[in-house]
Amino acid sequence: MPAGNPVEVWRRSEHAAVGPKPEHSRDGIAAAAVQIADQEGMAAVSIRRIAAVIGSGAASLYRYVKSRDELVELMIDRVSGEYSLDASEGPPLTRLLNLAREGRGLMHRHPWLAPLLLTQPSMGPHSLAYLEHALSALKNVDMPGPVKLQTIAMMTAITSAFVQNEMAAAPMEETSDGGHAPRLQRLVEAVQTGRYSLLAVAISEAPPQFDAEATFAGVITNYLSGAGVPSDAEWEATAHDQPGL
Amino acid sequence: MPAGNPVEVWRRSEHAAVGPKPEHSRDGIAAAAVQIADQEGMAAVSIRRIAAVIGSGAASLYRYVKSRDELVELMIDRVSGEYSLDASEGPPLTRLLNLAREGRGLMHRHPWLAPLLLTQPSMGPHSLAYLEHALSALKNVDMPGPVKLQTIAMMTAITSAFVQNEMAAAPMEETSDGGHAPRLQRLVEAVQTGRYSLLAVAISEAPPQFDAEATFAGVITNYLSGAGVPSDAEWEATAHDQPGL
DNA sequence: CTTAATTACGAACAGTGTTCGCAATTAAGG
DNA sequence: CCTTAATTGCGAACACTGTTCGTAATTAAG
Repeated sequence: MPAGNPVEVWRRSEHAAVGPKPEHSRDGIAAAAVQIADQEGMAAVSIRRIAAVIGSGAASLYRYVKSRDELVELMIDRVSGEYSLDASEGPPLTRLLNLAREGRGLMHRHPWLAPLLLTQPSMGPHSLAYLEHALSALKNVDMPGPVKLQTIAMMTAITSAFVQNEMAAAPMEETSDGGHAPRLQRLVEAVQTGRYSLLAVAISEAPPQFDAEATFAGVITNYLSGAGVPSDAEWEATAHDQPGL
Repeated sequence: MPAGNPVEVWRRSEHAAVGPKPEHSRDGIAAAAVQIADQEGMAAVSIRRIAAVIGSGAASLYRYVKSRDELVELMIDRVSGEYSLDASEGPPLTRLLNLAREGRGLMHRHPWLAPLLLTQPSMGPHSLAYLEHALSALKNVDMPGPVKLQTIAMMTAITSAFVQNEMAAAPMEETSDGGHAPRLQRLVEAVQTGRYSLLAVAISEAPPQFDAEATFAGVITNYLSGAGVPSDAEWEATAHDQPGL
């Protein structure tokens, strides 16, 4: 790892004034990488693999990107472009909740995203546009700017955590390991030792019908309320500038 | 990646009846790995590096562990042993909050932990003991067992997300990349483009005094309440079996 | 004392990210 | 138009990585 912080990709211009025109583009490379990650998981995303997909030599990629981490940054920003950021009106909480819902969908569509969003910062144009949009939802809310940013960051973090929890409990037939049958087997064996008596009764009970979507909405709404975002009712009751203009 | 699910480490006994006694132990290996990760980050934890620390050949480690992933499982369970799970009494919410606080401390002490806890399941003895302890805090709470498990999992997930948010904003002098100065520089450059006007004002405001500990407690308390865990006041008001016996 | 299992490990294999040097290509300057 | 300087594409190589194999040494049981 020779290169510095991966966010520096965005500071270098995509290609110089003189010299031959590049045969590929950052976005094209990111697209190929995303495609591989979607189909075979993040572990399959190697430099040589991407090069093979776009039809070039491996070393050529380093003309577009200075390290693999920068490439990941590109991937994150590319799928962040899938948010539909229509300039909608409405109460802040509802707008943020909708944004979180979209985020959840995104992470389900690209299972590799959730873990990365928690580790990497990501400062690409699409990510910044997302931030800007989330801030616009909080426009007339009485909060210091940095607190707004912190709240938004925490919302996407909780979303990511929730999705990862979902995926850990899901069938996950083809995600590298052979299902989660071994996990269950390990559990019953552990329970049979006698320790973990409470665990024993907890897993013996039948799981109630579980509406993930509703639970998610509850978790997010709950967090936002606690963080100081007014409920829709509170919002409507307040005079907040020109609502219809 | 040849091996199956990493949780299978716990199903194999540590060593066989016949043959020479092993010169090392799983926990010793895990300890070495944790030491390396604490000092130089998770990326520095390689098989050969661990082998060098415990003074053995690289191939020897595969007598104790079938893959690197299993080794990570060992690492997680080892630091999970740092929880102090004293059989305390008290209202469920307070007990869970204290547990989450300890988790936060743990993740600060071992910066590599937070990301892993979100990805890996971890079913080692210490992890299970933690689960059992958390369940004991919810003993007299009216919730289906699986919902309790889900709530606990979500609590540690939120904790992990919170800590990772903390660390992303921290100085992080020595964590591989050279500080987060590039991130700031990238931000101001992006803001200067004119897009992101709301972002511009948000970061221009001075950050208010920020008590991370208090904020964390608020987030966790808020989540737990929303998930159905009674507040301390509600708990005291309820008749819940023998409180002093 | 033999037998069978188990350990430790050097060597090798396939794969990774990354660097180097060189030929080919292009835009600008005279 | 031709030179010059920059830039692109990329094969080859380097330093790693996780993992497997075969072999020699060690041990408990029969």
